[in-house]
Amino acid sequence: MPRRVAPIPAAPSASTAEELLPLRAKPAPPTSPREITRDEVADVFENIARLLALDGENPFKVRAYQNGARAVEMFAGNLREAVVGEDAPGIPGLGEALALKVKELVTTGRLDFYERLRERLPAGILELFEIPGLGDKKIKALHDQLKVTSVAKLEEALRAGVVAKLPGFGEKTAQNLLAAIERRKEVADLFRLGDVAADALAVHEALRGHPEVIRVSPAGSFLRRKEIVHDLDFVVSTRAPETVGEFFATLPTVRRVEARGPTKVSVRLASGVPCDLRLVADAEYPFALQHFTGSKEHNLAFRQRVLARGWTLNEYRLAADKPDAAPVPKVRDEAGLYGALGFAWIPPELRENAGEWEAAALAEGPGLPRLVELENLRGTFHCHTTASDGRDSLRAMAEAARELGFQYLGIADHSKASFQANGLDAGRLLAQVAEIRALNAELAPDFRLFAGTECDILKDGSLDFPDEILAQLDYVVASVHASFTLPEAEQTRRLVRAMGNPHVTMLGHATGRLLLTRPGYAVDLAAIIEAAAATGTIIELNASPRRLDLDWRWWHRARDAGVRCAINPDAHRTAGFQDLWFGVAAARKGWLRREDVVNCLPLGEVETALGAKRTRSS
DNA sequence: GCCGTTTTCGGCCCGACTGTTTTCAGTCG
Repeated sequence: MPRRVAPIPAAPSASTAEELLPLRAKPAPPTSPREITRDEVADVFENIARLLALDGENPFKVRAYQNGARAVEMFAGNLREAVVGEDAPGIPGLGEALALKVKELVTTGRLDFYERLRERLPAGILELFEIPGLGDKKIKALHDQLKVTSVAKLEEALRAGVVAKLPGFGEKTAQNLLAAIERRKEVADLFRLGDVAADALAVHEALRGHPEVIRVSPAGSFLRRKEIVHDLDFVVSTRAPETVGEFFATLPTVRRVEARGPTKVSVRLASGVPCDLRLVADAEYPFALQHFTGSKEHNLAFRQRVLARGWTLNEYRLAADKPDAAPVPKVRDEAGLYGALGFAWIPPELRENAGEWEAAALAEGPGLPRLVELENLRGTFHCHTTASDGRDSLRAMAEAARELGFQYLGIADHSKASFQANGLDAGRLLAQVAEIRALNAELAPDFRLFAGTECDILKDGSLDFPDEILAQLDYVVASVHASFTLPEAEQTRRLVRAMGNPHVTMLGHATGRLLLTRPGYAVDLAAIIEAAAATGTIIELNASPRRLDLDWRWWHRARDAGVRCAINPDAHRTAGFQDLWFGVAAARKGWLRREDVVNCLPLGEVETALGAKRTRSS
């Protein structure tokens, strides 16, 4: 049933990053000299593992370094405090040898053992691990037999046809590798929203603090919250463009300056992300911000409407273009610019020329939706604990969720078919349910844990637990974790069958995609949405910035079909809750409102939504 | 390299999938 869409106020509400980011910890201010980060230490261990494997080292030693990388990555405390000093507590999961290496990295910024290992092997060989389908054995074979030492050399060898002739390789393998190299080239200049958000915040924060900056905002695809961006854009208004440009070009996060002029400075950040700054006078600011926020398609449609009035618009001004044109109103901000043309201010997330113009027309339009905001979330589902592959205990997850102001948290650890994730069998699951019930007695009445599972959808669409077990849970997330390569019709039948089970409350990450890494499995999403609507199954919007699945492009349609959304962080540790920011961004981009998102419901109402499917089938 | 109601050696995550193979190796989750 179509629902009435409440128009949003003309003035910008929560549109800027910092207003939407109360959950996300502010990045630490750059210190000098910069302390090595957890992720960098983890990368060193990961690379050591790879180099040792290529060197033919004991595979269990290799794994020890891989485990060490994971342990460091997941470690919640301060690295330096954990390893430096007389009675340093150490890092859980790290033994003596690796703890010493962390200490060396933290105190000197380098690791002698690692440097020497790297000298022994060709510099480009590590990048070969980034090619899916290549592991240490194949890379070693390529290196030893074909002198392949880099991705470029591999491509040469593939095109020369010599790889397919190696023992253990073949025509099909060679084709797959070539395809993987091509795909890698395509995504070389692309970044996930999650990869640039911290940079964007830091740069925004720095610019805002500068005394010569009058107004500043991120722009471009980052402000529109595209799941993939090419670069970061900022627009600043100032009376001193040279001073601000110089300040920007010399920020600690800047690796190098690519171009430098009076109105534009282009840099490459240390993270590899290109970042542009536009400098304008304050009167030009709304035009520049609107122009550089895009999208191109949105702006093209805008220009056509401007031209129809006999006006002209560029990134500096709105002006009369014809002698008989109506006078141009004074524009002070974006709301004024949209208002001048008879439109409500359009949230950046919706600026994709996908119906926002029709909705925003003040005179006759249906009104823009009042988009869901982070503050509307009352809880979330699909979180993991140490019982499966999570890094924090049930209690720690519950307490962190309560800290964030949530009223409830759904626990959905993996089921047994996900063995690699230490999935729970029925016995362990029921023990966890008992643990949750006991903890709830302690947390009531203002907080509640819901006992669930992320139950594997098996190849034939049946579930990894029998109905008698599922019936004892508060809710069930059903997800695909294997058999990605089924033909589309079969994959679709599989998901539809799973959604037909009355215990399946919601469908997890609907396509299984990993952004910039792996396309989703072939599935007919229109049919999935139809089945979700017919069965009353909630569809998850997996908020992990690696997934953002179901994609925002489908949500408008799903909403109109009456499907409800659950914005889930798929959190594997307490810090994972922060990913909800990305989920809300994607939901907004998909035109979702508070009433479309099931985890905006307060405790006392959300239970009904979780139980709705069972109720109607009984 | 890590770990131990198996404590100083000997094991260490299992199964599906793919492609190369005629019975299995490598990769991935």
